[in-house]
Amino acid sequence: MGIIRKTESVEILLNEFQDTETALSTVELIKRLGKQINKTTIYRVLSKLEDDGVLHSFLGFDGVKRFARCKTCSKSNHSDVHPHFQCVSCGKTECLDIEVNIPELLNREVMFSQLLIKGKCNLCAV
Amino acid sequence: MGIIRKTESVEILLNEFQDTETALSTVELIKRLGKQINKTTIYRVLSKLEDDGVLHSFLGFDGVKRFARCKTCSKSNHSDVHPHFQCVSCGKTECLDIEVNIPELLNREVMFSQLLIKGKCNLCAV
DNA sequence: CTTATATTTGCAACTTAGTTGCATTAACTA
DNA sequence: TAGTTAATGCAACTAAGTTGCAAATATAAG
Ligand SMILES: [Mn+2]
Ligand SMILES: [Mn+2]
Ligand SMILES: [Zn+2]
Ligand SMILES: [Zn+2]
Repeated sequence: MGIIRKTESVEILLNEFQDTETALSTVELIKRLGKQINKTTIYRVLSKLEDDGVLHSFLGFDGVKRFARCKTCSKSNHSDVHPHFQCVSCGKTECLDIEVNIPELLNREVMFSQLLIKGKCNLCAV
Repeated sequence: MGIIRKTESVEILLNEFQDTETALSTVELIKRLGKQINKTTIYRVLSKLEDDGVLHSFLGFDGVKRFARCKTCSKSNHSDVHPHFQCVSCGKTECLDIEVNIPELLNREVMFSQLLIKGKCNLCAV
């Protein structure tokens, strides 16, 4: 079930994802917006934005959910599948605009895959 | 800090990983062994076995930690990096003996990567 | 502009994976 | 066999995420 009304919470949250390919964790958003929006609402709005194809989500190495803007998705067509990169130094997590081809697996039906890369981002690498 | 003494808990847990490439979640192991071994001990022994290079771990799509036997690792050399497959029907999670090459990322230093594939396993596929 | 209705929100209480401190027990060594 | 130290069990805790419900608010009709 997606978003029906353009509330303040929705606008504040959408704003956080403007002009960035960076993924934001729920923990981060609650820390940042917890005084303006209740954490339950934050979880609910994020989940609705994901249903609508506005955001996509994945789990970081710490098991915490992260959200990032979708580029080419809609409510009916969620096709935003790409690797994610998490920096061990600054913690920044980014979407990567690259294709990774998954090899065929005999006897198995592949439905979805996620690649998570750990390392040092462009700012933190030596 | 790895394992120093061969206790009953260690043997029971090691036994669960015999003769299988299947990964077992902490939740599964606690459900299965919770009457013989305290859950705290289960977590602690698993972590030590990982330090020793006997097991390796990763997070499933549900965010729950899973462990599986290492093939070629030791305390000093943890080189067991491979994709994992999680079945949406039966929940079974397996290590995949395939190589996936990660493309170079300019300006970034790649330290580690994990590929998690969701689908239907050989038994559950049509 | 006012009202009716359905959606959204905040709050408190809850669930669950995982961790910690500490006293007790058990494995190994001498 | 006794002493040392690692390992265990227990209870209490942490933290991410969820749920039920009453109060608030966006939206559309009148
Ligand atoms: Mn992304
Ligand atoms: Mn594996
Ligand atoms: Zn960085
Ligand atoms: Zn299966």
